Amino acid sequence: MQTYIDQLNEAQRAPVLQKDGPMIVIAGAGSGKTRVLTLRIAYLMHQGVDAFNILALTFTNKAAREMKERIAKIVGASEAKNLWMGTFHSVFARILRAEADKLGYPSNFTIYDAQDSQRLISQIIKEMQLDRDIYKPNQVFSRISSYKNSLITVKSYFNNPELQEADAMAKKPRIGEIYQQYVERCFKSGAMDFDDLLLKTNELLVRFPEVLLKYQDRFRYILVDEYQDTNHSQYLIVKALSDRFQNICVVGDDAQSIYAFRGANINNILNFQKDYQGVQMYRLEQNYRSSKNIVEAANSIIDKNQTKLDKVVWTANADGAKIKVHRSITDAEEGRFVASTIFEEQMNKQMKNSDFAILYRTNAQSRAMEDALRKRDIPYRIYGGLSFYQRKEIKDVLSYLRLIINPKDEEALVRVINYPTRGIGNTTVEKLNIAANHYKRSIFEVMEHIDKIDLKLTSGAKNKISDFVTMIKNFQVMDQNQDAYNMVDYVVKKTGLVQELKKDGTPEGITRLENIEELLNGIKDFTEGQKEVDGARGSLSEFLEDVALATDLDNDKGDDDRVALMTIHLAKGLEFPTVFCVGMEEDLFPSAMSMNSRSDLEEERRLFYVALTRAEHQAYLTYAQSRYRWGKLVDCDPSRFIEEIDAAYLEYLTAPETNYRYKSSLSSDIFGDVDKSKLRLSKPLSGTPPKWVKDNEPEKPNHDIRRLKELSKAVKSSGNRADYQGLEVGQVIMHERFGKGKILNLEGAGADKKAEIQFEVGGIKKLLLRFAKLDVIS
DNA sequence: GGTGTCCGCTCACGC
DNA sequence: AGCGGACACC
Repeated sequence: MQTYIDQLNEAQRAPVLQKDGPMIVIAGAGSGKTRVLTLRIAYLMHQGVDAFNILALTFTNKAAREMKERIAKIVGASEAKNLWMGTFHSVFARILRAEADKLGYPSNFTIYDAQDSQRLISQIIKEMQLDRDIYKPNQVFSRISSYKNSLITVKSYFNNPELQEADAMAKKPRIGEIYQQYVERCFKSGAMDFDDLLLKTNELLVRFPEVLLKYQDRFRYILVDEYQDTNHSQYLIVKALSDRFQNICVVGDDAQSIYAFRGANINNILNFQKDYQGVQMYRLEQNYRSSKNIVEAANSIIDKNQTKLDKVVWTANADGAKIKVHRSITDAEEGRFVASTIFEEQMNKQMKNSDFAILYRTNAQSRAMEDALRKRDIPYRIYGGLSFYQRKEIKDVLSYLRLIINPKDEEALVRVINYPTRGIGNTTVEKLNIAANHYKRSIFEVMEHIDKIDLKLTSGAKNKISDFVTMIKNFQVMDQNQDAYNMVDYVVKKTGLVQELKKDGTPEGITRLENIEELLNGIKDFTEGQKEVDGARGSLSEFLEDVALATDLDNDKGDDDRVALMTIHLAKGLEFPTVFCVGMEEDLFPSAMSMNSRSDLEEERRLFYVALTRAEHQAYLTYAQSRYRWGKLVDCDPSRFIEEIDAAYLEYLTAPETNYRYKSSLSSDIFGDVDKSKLRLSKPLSGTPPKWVKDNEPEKPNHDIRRLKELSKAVKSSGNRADYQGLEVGQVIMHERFGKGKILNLEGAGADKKAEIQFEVGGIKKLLLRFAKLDVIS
């Protein structure tokens, strides 16, 4: 144990050694936060804390699994096994299953994914005969989701005139009714959506004090990772559970708070010290991951944000290469650049595919990258996006499985009742639905008793219905003693799913068949794995629980050598030797929707900070001048975030300011002739670590950083920065990178206005003024 | 009741 | 560009 502790730096050691009481660890990017969490848990156990009394909430199941493995190596596998570790959603789903009866739910409740929720909301909107253009299902869904995350139940919604007024003002006065319907239908289906897992946990803890007491007593030591991304609902759960013993340790980085859109509240971390008495605050500021260049470039970005905690991330690592910036004409060309760079780097530096990550703002951007990688035969893996489990054929299989476990699950039922077609069409389902509502039973229950109810169905239809019921019931019997693999293997054949795809014969059909095979392989792995777990037998319901809350990342074994493609959000917590941040364009990143408010823009900036700090040795920022969006070719401007990085840390592979038509005349001579050292604003920070400040003492200003800030401010907003529309021929200007020059000519208008400038060094260049940062000297 | 075709929407990030 | 839903036709 001691050897592990000795390996920590001073800042890391302190939170590991403090056993009791509330504490917050502000952990900069790459500062060894996981190590601290891991060792803190191991050390708690070493000091005699029972593993059963420790709860650790992580951001992904994968993170939990890895942490558990590392702890197992220190304290032994048999002890580590008893730790409660996982995401909020998976941990509390488990607790909710145990306590479900108290809330009137079956313990085998289904977990609806976003797709299920949206389909249901869509259905409700249709039934209420509302205009789908006004009540857009996904908008309504996100509204309902945000209510739930703020613990606004249907009841409190209707008690709150302000909320109702807000929705009425947005021309959606009937949101409340949809919300009510939605909640009732979920309940009737024995289903919880993702937000319910947190909302219902809160309900459980508030309504049943003895349950709260039980879990408070059980979880005497609570640790929360990525605390900056908790929402109100999660905040309250943590608060309630830790209230009795106050042994709460939260870890996070306000600079990496990027989940506001799903209700994350950055104030949870900013205000933690006010929530508990005698909070100890620790800061991890030494970055072990990235080169100095990357760390300092990242600092220069996050510096632009107003809302943040005091923190100075520094590194003792080598300077490393500059961040390379590349412009291309189209998104396809951007893809080609990335693919060929990966190819070359592999050749030159003996790098593996898995040393590279391509990060983007939106999933839709993956296509151009995929195409280019495929042409170069570079193996890659896409994370997220339309995940494997969301594909149609997989959801079909899963829906059968869900129906076996929970026959009340109506989203599953409606999906598979007539697929493959078995003569139970819309009309029949409609009749069943009406009867179900009338008798206040589930559709499946009505189907079970179809002989005793007169629904004016033909005898043929009745037979088909009872055949279907019999089939599902047979599956249920089989599920009592078969493992998930045998079940699914049987189900896909018996239901006719496989035959359906086989007879299809199209390439798509074959792919779908392969996907089902892939699913079966996955289930095989799962059941084998589960059989080694205490008290598990690899059953269907265990498998479904796993699937419902799995992320794409969780299933990555990381054993194959592929380039990783993912959104920046998914990349949080990961690191790669080389990172490509693609699509660095206005309206894309920062997203067009973020430009209306400072706080949204600051979140985008944090996102960019996250992206850049994933890189260990080399980062690339690439952008295209045009790209396909919504099937249309649109023009793009470079992202403001590129300019926000201190130019000292950048290396332009292509001339940024020029229109590409001039590329041929400029690209070759533009770099060699500029003395960059003269243009630097200030030398980069030395490797001296800033002083570590203890406890709650206010951070002393760091002089180096402050000087740098002031300097850069002085130069950048020197008061001479002319609005480029006001420039005149003959003026002498200073350009950030090219130095002093004289305006020879002006042409174009508005955003396309260009200046021809004679530079003292580097000759005549034509610059697009929109991009060129010019300070007027005289 | 099943099947084919056209239309219109969406691409913000995810447990 | 690609998908799901609506509608028309078999």
